[in-house]
Amino acid sequence: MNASAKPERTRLSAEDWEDAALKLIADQGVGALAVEALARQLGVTKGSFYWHFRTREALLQAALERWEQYGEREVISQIEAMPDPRARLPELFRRVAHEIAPHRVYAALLKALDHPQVVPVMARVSQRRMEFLTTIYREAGLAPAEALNRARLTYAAYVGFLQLNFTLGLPRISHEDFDAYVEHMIKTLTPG
Amino acid sequence: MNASAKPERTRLSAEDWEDAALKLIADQGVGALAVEALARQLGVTKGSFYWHFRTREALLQAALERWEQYGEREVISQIEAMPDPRARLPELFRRVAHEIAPHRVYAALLKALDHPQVVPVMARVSQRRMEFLTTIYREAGLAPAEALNRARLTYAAYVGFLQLNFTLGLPRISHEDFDAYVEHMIKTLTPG
DNA sequence: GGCAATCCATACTCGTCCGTATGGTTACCA
DNA sequence: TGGTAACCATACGGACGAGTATGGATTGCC
Repeated sequence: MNASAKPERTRLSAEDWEDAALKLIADQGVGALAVEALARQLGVTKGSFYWHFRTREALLQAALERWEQYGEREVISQIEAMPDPRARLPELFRRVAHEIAPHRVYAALLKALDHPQVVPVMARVSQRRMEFLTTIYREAGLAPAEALNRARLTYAAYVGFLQLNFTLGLPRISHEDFDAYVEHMIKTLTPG
Repeated sequence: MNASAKPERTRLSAEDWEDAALKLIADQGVGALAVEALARQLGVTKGSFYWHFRTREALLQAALERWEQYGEREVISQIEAMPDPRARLPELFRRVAHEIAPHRVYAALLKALDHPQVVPVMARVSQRRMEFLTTIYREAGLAPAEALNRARLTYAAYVGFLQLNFTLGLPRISHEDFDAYVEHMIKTLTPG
């Protein structure tokens, strides 16, 4: 009936466990990452898990590194390919606003910043993204110091939006109101 | 040597437990709220706890309600007392930016939005604050729809700042750079 | 077909934490 | 001053999840 009843009788690899872990993290958070729960979901038992990984901590580490490596990449390169620098910011905003799925893991990890293993990963990812934002703002005509601060502000708004929206579910907003909000955000944060 | 070695031989009340719970939540998050850990910290045992509360869940509920009731209140009323509406926004921004202590519980609860008990509390608190922000923006001259969207943007920036800063510790920023960031934020988000 | 490496199941141990049961101690009050 | 209610300690039961031990099943390969 549900997705957990897959009759996949193929054997599992470490990558399968990592993907399943990321899926579970996106759905229920890092705290819900338990090996027996994962095993049930994959249709096997703990015996399988402890062949592929030495410990639960090792799985989390591998899953985080996998996410850091294969996440994003596409958006940044596509935006950088746009010829007009001043058109990049609106495009980036609209794209991020409407493709929420890839951000679910990031939002989940945001709620696990007390966990020692996720902090360095999130620090690196956030740092890279903010540097990317800073570059775009500079190319849009802002002075270095201003570009940096605007990037901080923009990224903070992004992070806060993730928390308030599809974690808290607030503000309860309609689809067209949301589009208006995005346009307001573009108008307010884009220089010129 | 440390604060947990208080020789307070006075007996405890339910409010003492709630305060200690809030302190622990601010320090280590909702997940770290365990009754035996709290009891150790208060210099008693579980026997004391289960006299005051029926369950761990009840303590969390009481602590959350206590926080919702006694938190904030001061800032909002003080800002509302200012005569010039256009001066309220910068003052609010600077005040929030420099009084980080009261926001530690809010930041901790932000990371526990998967917990059923904290969601309604955070929804109410966030909703009230955003309505307050919307009012201020209206009084500062923005049209209703614009004021609402600007409030959303501002509050998202606030929430994101909490996460990125004293949870993730990013961006690693100096004191004067931080002041410049706050001023940039005021200039960007304040109408006129 | 047989052998070895890979993959998985079953059945445990162990530690942690919630909640209960019960008896002891301290404060208040007539 | 004696008694009752408020407060706390100790000891236990039970659930849950991580990790281990060990044997069974499956795959690739000669």
